[in-house]
Amino acid sequence: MPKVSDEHKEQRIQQILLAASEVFKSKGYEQATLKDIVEEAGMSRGWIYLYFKDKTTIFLALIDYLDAQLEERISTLLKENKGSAHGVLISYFQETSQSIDRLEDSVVPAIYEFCTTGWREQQVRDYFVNRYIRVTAIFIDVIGKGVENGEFKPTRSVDEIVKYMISSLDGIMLHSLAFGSQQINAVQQVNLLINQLMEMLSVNFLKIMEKNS
Amino acid sequence: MPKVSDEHKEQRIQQILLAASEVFKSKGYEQATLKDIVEEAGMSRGWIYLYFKDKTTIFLALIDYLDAQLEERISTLLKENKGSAHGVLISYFQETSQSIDRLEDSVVPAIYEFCTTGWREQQVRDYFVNRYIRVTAIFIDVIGKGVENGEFKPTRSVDEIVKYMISSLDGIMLHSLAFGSQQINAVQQVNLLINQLMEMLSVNFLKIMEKNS
DNA sequence: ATTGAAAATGAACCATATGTCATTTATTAT
DNA sequence: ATAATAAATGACATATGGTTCATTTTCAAT
Repeated sequence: MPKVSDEHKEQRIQQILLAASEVFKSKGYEQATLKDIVEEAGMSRGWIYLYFKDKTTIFLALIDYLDAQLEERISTLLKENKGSAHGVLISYFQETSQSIDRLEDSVVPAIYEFCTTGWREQQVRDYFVNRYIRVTAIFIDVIGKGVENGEFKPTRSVDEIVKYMISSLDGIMLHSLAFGSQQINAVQQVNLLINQLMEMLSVNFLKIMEKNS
Repeated sequence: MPKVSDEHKEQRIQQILLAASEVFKSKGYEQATLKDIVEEAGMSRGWIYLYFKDKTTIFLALIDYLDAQLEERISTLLKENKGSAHGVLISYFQETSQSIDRLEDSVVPAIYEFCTTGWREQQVRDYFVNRYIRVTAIFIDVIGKGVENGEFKPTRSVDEIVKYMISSLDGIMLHSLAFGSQQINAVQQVNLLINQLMEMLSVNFLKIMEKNS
């Protein structure tokens, strides 16, 4: 006779992830302790071990959750833009550009921290390689759609373009964090990146205009 | 009657920095403790406090030292390339490209870690803003020389170009670290970045060829 | 050689996080 | 209502790092 339902258990996990998210936002990854998370959740010390083995496990679960949101967001954008890959990319970059100023209040810094502190552990490495493939796949898919419907005629492999795009974007975000978005002129940099990207994709604006009308 | 000379003191500091550098290379920033550094230096626990207040101070001194090396390297490259800014940039990127595979054995990961963990502290923030200005200045200077002698005719402000360049480069390095240089195809990405850069600088190859001959 | 002050030592203390586990609480089936 | 069992608690044991400081060592001036 189990005492609580699976649903209840699921809720508990959500509760932990929510608390963890808050703690990671305000303290970053390394500085955050299980103690903090437990306190934020308003529960007792040993309790959390019933659900999560350690901080790493909690964090990876949180990233999974956020990545699922990204995937969903892109799919929403695809609908909003009536299947225009160009529209999706522009919207996505617009949102990203705006989010840079609020970077400090998000979990993003903790993610960068996690990368830079955790890459020595095999478990983390494996997870991240997997994640990289998953995230690049999302954008490769979007651009692939754009190629199919004639919006883009890439001058190099889509894989290469996507990899370059997210490297640069992460670089800009990292610099925003370390040096301040004003200092590095983040918005300008993102615009520059979009230009470069569109150049490499050889956007067919005629096609896009006729699609919009 | 002071017991040892200033020179001796300077040597001590070098000794600590060397030990610290080794520790930061192998353990990264957060995982490194003053205990580790003291042990690596083969000295006793409390000793280090006579020279450095805390880990942060040691690390900043180490970065200063490395930055001075970069500055020197660029100045050497300028001589080697007989004042050709284009040559300097190509050489520099070549070296960077090669160093990416050895990233894990360098202090670079610790620096990224330091950025991502330390940006909340005002002291660190201030230091990094300063450092950013210093490092960008080095490249602005190089490209500026290239503009003066007709190698480059930039299509946008040199400041913007340099900022974009180092953001992207750091993004590529960060991704190399997190996902592996093979996985992200780092060399290809650096090449792509060089192309973008040369595009923005509108390189006058005729001028460069006649300078070389 | 002696002496005195700075340099270096390392034991000890403090603080803090992790993780375990015996105990208590809550819930559901009977 | 009661029993049985899972969930939750929180004290405690363990470990580890930072920091202090009384003591010892070293070196240069005398």
